[in-house]
Amino acid sequence: MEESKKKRNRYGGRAQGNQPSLDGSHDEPMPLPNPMVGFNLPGYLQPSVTRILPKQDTGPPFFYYENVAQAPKGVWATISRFLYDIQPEFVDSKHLCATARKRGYIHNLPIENRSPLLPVPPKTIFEAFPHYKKWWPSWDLRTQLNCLRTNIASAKLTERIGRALASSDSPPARSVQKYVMNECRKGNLVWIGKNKVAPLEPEEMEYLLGFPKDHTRGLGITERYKSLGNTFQVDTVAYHLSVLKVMFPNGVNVLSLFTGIGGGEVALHRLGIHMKAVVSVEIGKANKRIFRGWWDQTQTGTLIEIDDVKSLTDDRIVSFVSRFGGFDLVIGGSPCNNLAGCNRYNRDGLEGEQSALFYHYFRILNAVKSAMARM
DNA sequence: TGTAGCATGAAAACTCAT
DNA sequence: ATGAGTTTTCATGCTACA
Repeated sequence: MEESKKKRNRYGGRAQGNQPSLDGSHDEPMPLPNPMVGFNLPGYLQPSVTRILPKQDTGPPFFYYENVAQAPKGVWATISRFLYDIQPEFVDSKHLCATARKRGYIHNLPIENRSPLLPVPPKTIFEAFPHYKKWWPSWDLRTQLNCLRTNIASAKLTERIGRALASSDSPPARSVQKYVMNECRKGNLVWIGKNKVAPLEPEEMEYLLGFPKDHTRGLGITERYKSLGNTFQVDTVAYHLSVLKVMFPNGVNVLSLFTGIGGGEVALHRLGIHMKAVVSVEIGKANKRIFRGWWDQTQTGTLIEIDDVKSLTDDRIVSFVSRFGGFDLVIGGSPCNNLAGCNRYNRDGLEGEQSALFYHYFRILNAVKSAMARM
């Protein structure tokens, strides 16, 4: 990590620098792009970015890091500083599917010749779920859903909405419309009957996020929502990972940190990239059960499961590197709990209890790099 | 001991006007 | 540039209950 003191072109020289921070901190401004389309997207005639990474950062291994885009001020500047000053790629999944998911990705993958997963997913609510047209009021102008989260709206709230509409004219007064639309947007509610709204089903979330049907089936419904709220949007991640296919025709060895329900692995699988071995670190019992179930049904490679990033010591990393001949991809999104805007209580930034595990991602990635450098 | 229901704002970006 | 209003957000902690 000392080597990073060499002055580099921070953020690839494309930082659209805005106002300097006035609070005396050294935080670099890290404005989110608008539209949030990353370096390039399929079907978008955007100014396609070219970037040249310093040789020591190009790998092997390739790495891929993910977290929420709308983190507290300074967080992304810090993450970027630790991950070799590489500019984050901010992408909102609404440009690839019917639901928003604003995320930042830092990786050292090539960004040319990417290809999207096929079939291309529907981009609007009605294309994804045509049957919702029946009860959708004309004054609800949403065409896409907001971010799928770990909690859903309560039955009490949907009842309140129903009562407000039932005791209103048709169409309802502007004030009622405003109240209803506000709650519908907050809770990602859809119209399932006359004056009746409801949250999405877990199965619908699986579909929007690019997972196979019933991927999370077998858990309690609360656990399903939690796991789905925390995962990757598969089409978005697969678009970035697609460049690996021609580079590794015989398959890849993957170190998967914070695996969750296996969004990264599902993306690789749907791309047709064989996984020779996956070392998966995931602490949640429910997530592990889902991922192991999917792996056993779809994969032939070796799966090694580890409970906690803290127990993945540098010694064990050395031994895995020697056993598998190195890792081709280190992938993971570290916990967002203390970064996410929804958190009322402990949104205390990158040093928060869970989000500080980012530093283990950094430690483990560096241990892999140095072990592979000695191969 | 585990699961589900429920209540609990604020930070930061965005829009749009001046 | 500045500012007011609007929109969005990978959630946590408590309680009831099996």
